[in-house]
Amino acid sequence: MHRSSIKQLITRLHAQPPYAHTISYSAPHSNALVFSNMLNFFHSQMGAQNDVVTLFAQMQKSGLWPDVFVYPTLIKSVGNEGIVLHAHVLKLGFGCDKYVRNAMMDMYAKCGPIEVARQLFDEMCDKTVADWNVMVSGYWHWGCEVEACNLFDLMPQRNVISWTTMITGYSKVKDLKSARRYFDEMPQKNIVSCNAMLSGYAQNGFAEEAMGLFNEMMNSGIQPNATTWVAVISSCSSLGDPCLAESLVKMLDEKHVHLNYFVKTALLDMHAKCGSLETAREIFDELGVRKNSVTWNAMISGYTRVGDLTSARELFDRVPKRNVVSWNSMIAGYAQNGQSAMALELFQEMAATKDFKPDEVTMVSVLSACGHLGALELGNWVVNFLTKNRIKLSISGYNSLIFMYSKCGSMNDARKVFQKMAARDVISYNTLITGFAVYGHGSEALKLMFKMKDEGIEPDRITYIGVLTACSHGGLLEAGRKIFESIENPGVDHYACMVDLLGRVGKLDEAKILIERMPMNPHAGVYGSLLNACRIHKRVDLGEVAAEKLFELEPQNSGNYVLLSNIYASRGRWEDVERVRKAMREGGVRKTTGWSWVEYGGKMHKFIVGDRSHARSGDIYCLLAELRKKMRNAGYIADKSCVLRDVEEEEKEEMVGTHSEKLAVAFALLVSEAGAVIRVVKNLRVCWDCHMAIKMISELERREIMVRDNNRFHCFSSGQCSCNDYW
DNA sequence: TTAGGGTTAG
Repeated sequence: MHRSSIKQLITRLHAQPPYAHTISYSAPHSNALVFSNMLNFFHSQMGAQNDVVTLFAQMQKSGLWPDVFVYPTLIKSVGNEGIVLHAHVLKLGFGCDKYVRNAMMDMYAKCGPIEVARQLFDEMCDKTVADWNVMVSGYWHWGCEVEACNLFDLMPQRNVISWTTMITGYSKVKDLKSARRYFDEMPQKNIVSCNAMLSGYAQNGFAEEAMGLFNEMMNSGIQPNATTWVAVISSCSSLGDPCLAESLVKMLDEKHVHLNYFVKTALLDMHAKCGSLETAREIFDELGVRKNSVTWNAMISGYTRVGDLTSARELFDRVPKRNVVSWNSMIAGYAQNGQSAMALELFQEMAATKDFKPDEVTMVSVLSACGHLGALELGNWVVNFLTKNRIKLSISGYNSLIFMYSKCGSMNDARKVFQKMAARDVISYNTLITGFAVYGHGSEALKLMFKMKDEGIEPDRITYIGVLTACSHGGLLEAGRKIFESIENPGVDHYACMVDLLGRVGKLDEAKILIERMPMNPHAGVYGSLLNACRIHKRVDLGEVAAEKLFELEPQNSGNYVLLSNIYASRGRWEDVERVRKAMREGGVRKTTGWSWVEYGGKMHKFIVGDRSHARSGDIYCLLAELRKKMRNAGYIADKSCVLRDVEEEEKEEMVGTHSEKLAVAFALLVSEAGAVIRVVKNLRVCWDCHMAIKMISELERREIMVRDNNRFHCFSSGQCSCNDYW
């Protein structure tokens, strides 16, 4: 089309809103081609959309209208504005140009609606391969697998791009087998198609397959480029193999590979995940001003992975442009390193900033933290937050909900979430099974395992640990035996569970034989189970054998000394008790302090024996005295096992706050003090006095109170404890 | 003209 005719068209457009505001045309006085080339340059080299738009505006100001070659670029860059452009294209008569037409269709295919793309596609009578490819790619983009496949099958001719589109399509839906099928079938491969397959593997956790393909590529003489290296390096990261990391670094060096920004970031992450945090930090520092949020985040999670929360936090506080991932990395860092309270605090800070919307990843960490704290009240608040903020959950999100409810003892809620899920994975089952196991619901756990098999989900290592634990806690000896025998290659943990099961039901000699026949070296868990069984059944001979092994395996674990000492005590062998205690003192082994917490008023209150740091400490001790008096009057006398401290005069401060609040907090302290006994004696019946006190409070309160000690969760309602067997 | 790139979670 000649320039003068374009001028005429545009002049006409002036009179027709809404186009009038877009175009201010005057006589051309500069070279349109120069601008066009610049536009193309900005778009293809820099990916700088804003610059394209600015330049476009500039062109208009200068009175230039871009020629036909610029249209594809423009349409890609301006997104929805492209619809206006589409109108221009048609009015200007460029609709028949095959490149413009293809780009236009691609715009609709990528930005939607896909139906418009299809309409354009169907209207074409001289379709090129590129048109077919754009359409197939568009269908994949919108998750229309069937349509994509049908169209691919109908293609009159295919090129390497058509095949590659299918490979990436299947990779995106995590169907790597189909992706590989297309990869193997394609008549010709190039570096891009290899990279598509390689990245598919890398992004879906098939690191070994990625490494395999990389070796094939190297043997077939295809030269890797930066994209290849990024995929290979990130596969190595997920394998966490330091030797592989070292050989990759060597290879990069030998081949004199230019390390671009992406390769460097991938290398940073690889070093952080393969144990060389110093090297990762060197790369991080070398990047200087070129660091972006991804590099910062990778470094932060590098530190949290090794538990160095101080360095992680120091970086987090310095990130110039935080994004959701920065917050998620730090919150997950706290949650995974036992700092649940800090994780929740940071989450609240994040929610308060309003600049960042917490996403599913954030909530997974937050729910995990609630679970670890046993904070049901807070957990329910989080569930509310999810609905209010319309945060959509995938399987892993629902799994963390199951985890939270299970850890908080709300097995009914955990089950409800599980039932509501449209799709479940092995972790969904494992989380619920483990929950049932902890609470001794053996048959429920077993039922779930059969259900998962029916649904075609294979039980894994964790499933069997869960089910065996459930049998152990539920006293299901025969069922446990059968399951153990059905495990193909039982691991050391499965043996530990079986020893625990046999030991708890009193079959100690059988447990001993099982240990002797183990094909691998037993770890501390195996002997620990045996020692615990010896404590339950007062077996000194076997207990000594187990303890001896444990002192070798974990000399600093005070629990083993205490258990052995208690076995002696149960038989009245006081000299041996003293001998063990002396060995403990001389070995510098210190008892770990007992602690517990309660959730009250949405806050977590943590208590250590003898600790006075709690803000309500004065009240607590006052109330403790009252309780003690009541208990004595009721005929319950606190003995040495249950430390009920005398209240000192100066602690009798004036009461502040409501009575119920004080009761709840006092209750916590009481359990805390019993907690020390629980941990040491491991026989909860000695805490009878505490139990009575707790019952009294919950009766008085006439409401549910939830408490967690180190290992278990208790729910008291009108004086009834949900874990009666526990006490 | 259409295909391939790094970080976070159970």
